[in-house]
Amino acid sequence: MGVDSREPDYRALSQRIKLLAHPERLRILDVLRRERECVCHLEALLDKPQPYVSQQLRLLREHDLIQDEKVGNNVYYRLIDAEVAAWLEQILGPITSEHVGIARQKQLIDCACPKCDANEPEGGYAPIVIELT
Amino acid sequence: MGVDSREPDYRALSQRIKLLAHPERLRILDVLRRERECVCHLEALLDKPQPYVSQQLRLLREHDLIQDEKVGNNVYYRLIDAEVAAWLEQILGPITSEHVGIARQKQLIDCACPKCDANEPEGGYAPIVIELT
DNA sequence: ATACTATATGCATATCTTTGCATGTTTGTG
DNA sequence: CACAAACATGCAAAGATATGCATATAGTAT
Repeated sequence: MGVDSREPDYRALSQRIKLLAHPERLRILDVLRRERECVCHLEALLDKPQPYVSQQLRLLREHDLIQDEKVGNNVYYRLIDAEVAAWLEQILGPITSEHVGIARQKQLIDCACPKCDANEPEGGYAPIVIELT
Repeated sequence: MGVDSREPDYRALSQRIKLLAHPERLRILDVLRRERECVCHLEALLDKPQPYVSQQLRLLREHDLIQDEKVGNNVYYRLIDAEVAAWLEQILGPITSEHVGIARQKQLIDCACPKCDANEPEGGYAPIVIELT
């Protein structure tokens, strides 16, 4: 049943690759493969206007690379695509343990989001775990 | 010396990723990571006009992903970028041993290039060997 | 030389992507 | 309810990329 296609679907693959072929999106994905982040943090990280960031997130979300999660007034995103996670691991290297969250990296001192408040769960959020293909 | 940049160069990487983010170029690279092929074969494989194929090859060549090699009237291309070879391995999977060259795949019966003639060296051309990063 | 074959190049047009910005929606708060 | 904060959406202008096609070049053979 189905086509005996041992040929890769170059069209579909190249469509997905295009999502990484953009400096800001690649950067966003590099962050979101490590831990979930809210839009306000990504906005600070990229140093771009908020609608700009939301648009890139929309694109990634509409292609099911990332998933949103509303927490009160904030929205957290995380990577959910295992294949893309594996691509990122090859392209950007493995996730280092010395990684420091955006809030500490960029000194978001006056950020009121739960992650910057004491609202963050003890020991931080559960790490993102994706089975690599 | 130099910047202590543990940050990946997202701009440069995304530029390189763009080269794969195109169905015909991805297909070309998938062939050229296996064995060297002449333009006439790639033209037959993609079923696109020759200038179209040459233009994609030029782009890949100008970014040093592939290298040309003139043999008489024909030009052979092969993949020479190890990092991209590793990406392709992750994205398209490992190179299978059941691979059949384009000439046999597409029945290029009237192709006069050396590879289709008996001019091909005994046992075929040496396989392309690239050290994966 | 002449003509032929394989491939490359240049350029115009069409098409998709990116980016900026105004406005909309949702949730929380007084 | 009114208002503020965080984020999403829609749309248009600018920019980049893709494609088609005419023509150029470089080897080969006659």
